[in-house]
Amino acid sequence: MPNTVSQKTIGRLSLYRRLLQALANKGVKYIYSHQIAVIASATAAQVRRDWMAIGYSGSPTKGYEVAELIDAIGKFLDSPKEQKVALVGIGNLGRAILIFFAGRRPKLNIVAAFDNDPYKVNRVIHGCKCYHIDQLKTVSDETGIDVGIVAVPASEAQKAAEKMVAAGIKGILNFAPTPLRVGNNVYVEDIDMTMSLEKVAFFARQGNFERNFTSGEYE
Amino acid sequence: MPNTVSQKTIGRLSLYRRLLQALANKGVKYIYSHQIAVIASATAAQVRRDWMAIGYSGSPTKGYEVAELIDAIGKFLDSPKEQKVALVGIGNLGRAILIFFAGRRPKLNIVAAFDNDPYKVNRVIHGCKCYHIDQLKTVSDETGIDVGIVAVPASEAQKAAEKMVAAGIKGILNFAPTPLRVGNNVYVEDIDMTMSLEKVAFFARQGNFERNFTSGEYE
DNA sequence: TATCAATTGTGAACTATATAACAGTGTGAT
DNA sequence: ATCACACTGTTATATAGTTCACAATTGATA
Repeated sequence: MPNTVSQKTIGRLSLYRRLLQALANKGVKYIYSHQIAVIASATAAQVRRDWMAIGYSGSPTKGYEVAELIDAIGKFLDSPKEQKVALVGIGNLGRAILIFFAGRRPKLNIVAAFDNDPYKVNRVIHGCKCYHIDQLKTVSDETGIDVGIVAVPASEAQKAAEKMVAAGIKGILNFAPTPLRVGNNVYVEDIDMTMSLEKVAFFARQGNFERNFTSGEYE
Repeated sequence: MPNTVSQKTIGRLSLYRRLLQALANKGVKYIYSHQIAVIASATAAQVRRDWMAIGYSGSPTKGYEVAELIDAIGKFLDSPKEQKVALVGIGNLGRAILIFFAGRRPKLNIVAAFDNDPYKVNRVIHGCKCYHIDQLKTVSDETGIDVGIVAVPASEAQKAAEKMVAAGIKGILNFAPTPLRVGNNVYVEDIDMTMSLEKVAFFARQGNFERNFTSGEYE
């Protein structure tokens, strides 16, 4: 495994950055690990470990400098150049995703959407041009798309993923309720809402779960 | 921790069931652990371990009986009575969620939607009655809601969660891009699309990740 | 300047989860 | 009837991730 920073840490870094950005906007300059832990629902130790992973140090008396920290996370997480995203599937969910992500990250934008429904092709939805799925490779070659989002029904998902791989896409965010089988040079992250809801329903019946806001360290 | 079955296993059981149901519909009667492993992107050993967790046994020669297995998962995962779900936030994402879940699980349905926008209240959207958020406790007491879905902007999410907890909801599926702080008798599952997309974008740049379709056991 | 209090950075311990290894089992072929 | 095979069930081992615990650090205070 070439990269030494854990997958979970990568996810949390994204979260921390968002929370820190909100704090910075409120004028907060410094923050301690236990403070960010509270708002991120983590523990202070975990926060410090995550900073360690990206090699950022704070001061024992002042804590961490918020602006610098945001910057350090950006240097670690973000691509130096813009990364372009393609959405496949312009149904209800696809459109909601399109709107949700619009303008959320400056260097990570959905630049094109694809569907197999001819009625959706060649329109512009929420500022995003729509193409037929068969144009994926062409458009991708032209614009340099790195990441794909699958928002098609389960029955279409594998086909969509294969077209993405053929178009040279190296990372897929999969909303379809089925696993994708792709080569292991392509990273897939699944968002399986059905699974998540069933999990919630299950644990809602179980009672108690030791989720720690009261980080052991700070009572 | 009262329950002995791992959180990850619970999630996979939900997935297995869906995949098995699809197989059953195609007329498949028996299946081996390595077969389900392939379609679930897992390993055969993991599948057997997951079955073990719910105490279901197969035959060394015939494998697992699909219909029985679906049944066994249901007995373990599902509530004996219907579990009702409330959706809070009827924006783009909320509506997409409503449509997505409609009829997906027989005993797990979104029975009411809530928003603070007076224009959305008292309408019926996709077969689901809409109420003002302040009616959450009343409606919940009347109908017996167990699970909540948060689909509001980050700025509103904590408030929405607190109202859910006050209404006696014990499990929350959170789509808002911010952690929720609730007591530890309430289970929260986060679906953080921004985090997931950033993770994909990050790993898309990294190359190779040892994802195993080639389960070690079956070359 | 010396002491104090709060926090950091990090090795070590722990917990959760996944993989491997293999004895046990049931069926079909001989 | 016995054997060989392909699988299961489960224990043992390995890996990933989290928390603990404490020495080191630094600014504030007397």
